[in-house]
Parts: sequence; C-alpha cells; structure tokens
Amino acid sequence: MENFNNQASVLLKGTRVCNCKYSKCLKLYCECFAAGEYCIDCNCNNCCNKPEEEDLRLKKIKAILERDPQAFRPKIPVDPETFKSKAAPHFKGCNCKRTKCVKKYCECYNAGIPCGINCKCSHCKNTTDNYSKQPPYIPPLNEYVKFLAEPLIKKKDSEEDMKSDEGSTFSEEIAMKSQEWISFEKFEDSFYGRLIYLLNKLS
DNA sequence: GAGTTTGAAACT
DNA sequence: CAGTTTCAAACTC
Repeated sequence: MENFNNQASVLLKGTRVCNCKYSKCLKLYCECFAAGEYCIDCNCNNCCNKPEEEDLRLKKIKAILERDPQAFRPKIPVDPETFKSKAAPHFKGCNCKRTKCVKKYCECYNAGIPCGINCKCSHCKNTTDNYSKQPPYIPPLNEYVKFLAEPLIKKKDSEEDMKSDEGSTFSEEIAMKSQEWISFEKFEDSFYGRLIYLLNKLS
C-alpha cells in the first residue's frame, strides 16, 4: 500500500491534450479526466481538472462512480510497456450506426482493435474472423478496484450481480486469466491505485 | 479555420 | 431503461 500511495501521489500525465469548452474537464467527455489525469498544457476552457480544484474534482469522480462503478475502468486494454492497445476486445464495445466502424469515431477502430462480442454496432467492417471467436472480454478486477467498486456495486446492483464474490475468489479469477493480461493488470493497478487514493481523501 | 457529422456520455 | 440532449473529437470543405 505504501508503494501504491506513492504512485497515487503523482498523477502521471500522458500525451493527450484536450480541447474541452463546456465540461470544465469534469466529465468523461474529457479525455484527460477519463484517464484519471490532470489537464496539463491542454487547450481547455474553465478547466477544473487540476490540483487547485481537487475537492470539486473528487466529488465529480465520486458521483460518476456512484452511477457506474466501472466508469473509469480502461475500455481498451493497453500494454504499459508500449502504450499500445492489445489484441483484446473493447470493454464496453462500440455502438456505431453510420460509420461501419472504419472511422475514428469508433472507439474500437480508433484503438486499432477489431470490434468484438461486446459491440452493438451496425454494418460493422472492423472485424476479423479470429477475433469474433474470442470469449467476452471481462476486465480483471484487482485488489484496488475491488476495494473501490464493491460497496458501490452492492448498493447499486442486484444479488445476481454479486454472485461472483460468493464463488471463485478474486485471486482465483486472476489466476484464470491468460498470461497476456498481466501487463494490463499492472496498468490497472497503477490507474486504480491513484483513483482510490483520491477517493480515500474524500471520506 | 469554420461548419458538419458522429457516437459516447449525460440527462430526463 | 428508452429517448433526447450535450459534448468534444473526427471529419469535410
């Protein structure tokens, strides 16, 4: 936990730059906010996604998580070594209707991954045969996100959504994941570590 | 660079 | 939870 808090104390900034005008960078529309990062050197207006507005920022994060405990879970599997998406399905899937998933409006196409079983798109051309045979992508829960999301899920969801807790333990679930997820889990550890650290400051 | 299109996120 | 609105990025001209 010590190491994890040290990680959390530094909100690493990626290469993204947002241009938000109306969201104050406190909604998931903002790429930086959605990634759990402060806006640094962005082109945004009235930005509140910065250390000076931390109280407001944390309230917004908490409100979003109340609505959807998975909201800040990375939707695209990312290899932290290369920062490139891995060949696994988008967590939520896309819902493209007009672009056939061959333009960057499509989150899957934009991430360089084919659409998969999680997608609800129409007339999709962003597919591969191999890919459609893959099982559903269920992002791994690490100890951090379990700590964060469990109370929210309990409050929000029905008993059937909780049954995985009764069955296989968290560590067993992780053990069942294929080797390719390991680097992604490390990525999540870092991301959720920061997030939970911030949430702890709220309570 | 301005205006349009698009689909995720947010809201009702 | 389905329909609508808001939003910022992608795209077109």
